[in-house]
Amino acid sequence: MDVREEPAGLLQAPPDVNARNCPSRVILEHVTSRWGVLVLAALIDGTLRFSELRRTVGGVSEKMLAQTLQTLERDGFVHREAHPVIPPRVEYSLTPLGKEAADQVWALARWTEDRTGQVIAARRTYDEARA
Amino acid sequence: MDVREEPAGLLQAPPDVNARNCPSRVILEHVTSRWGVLVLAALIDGTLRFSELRRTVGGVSEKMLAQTLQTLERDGFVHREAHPVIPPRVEYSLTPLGKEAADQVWALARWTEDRTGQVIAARRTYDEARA
DNA sequence: CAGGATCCAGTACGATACTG
DNA sequence: CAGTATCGTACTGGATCCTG
Repeated sequence: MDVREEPAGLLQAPPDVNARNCPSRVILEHVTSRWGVLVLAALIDGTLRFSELRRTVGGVSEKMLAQTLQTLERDGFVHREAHPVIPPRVEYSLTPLGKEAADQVWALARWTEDRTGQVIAARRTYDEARA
Repeated sequence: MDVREEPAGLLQAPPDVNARNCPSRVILEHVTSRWGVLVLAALIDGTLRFSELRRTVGGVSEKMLAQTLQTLERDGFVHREAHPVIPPRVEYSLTPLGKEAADQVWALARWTEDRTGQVIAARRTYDEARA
């Protein structure tokens, strides 16, 4: 028996191929994806334009940024506002739902940073043990 | 100016290629990886054997489970205990560090499940808007 | 400026077969 | 049982070029 209330679908995957069609897993993968995490974190402070995001989230290509933003917008995490001016001006911000996700993801990111030293040390121990 | 204290390294990536060598990002990717999340969540309840994990985390292949466990063990999140008996018996559990990570990841997973309906609805709205 | 389209390399992943 | 080894594929993600 499981004391914890099972999410019924997240851990116990459907019988089909790769469980990719389990809705909650897919959403979780969007939120925890490589760039999804960083984009959400970057938008916590407020609205940012495409190029600002690109500078804030270092290392992201245009393609992946656009793709990540579309996914997050479609899932209802990010609000996109395009101003019909020339040159184009598009602003991205978090929806209330996105803010909730971003807060959690950001907490995890901060936690990870704080423990980086511990993890590095653990790795050295691990590596030395089998050298 | 940024009100929030910057993690200095997580968002602002190093100038080199793809920022993959930023230590905290790599760790974050391990923890938030597709199977990493689910393995951590599965171990919250306590110790599990390899085959038990394979059944608990539905859809994971032997290869990916072994690989994920090794990564998490090396990072110091998972403790591996091999009993020298025949047939082999290997038990996996969370370290204190891993428990902290698992709790956060699990909270995020639960949150995602709770909001799945909202996200599906957002997607419909989004899709209909451009149909 | 904000992105779409295209091409291509690397890798993540799964299926299968095999071992101590 | 608990993996490792090998293989083949599908997808990720970056570089580059192009457009309104």
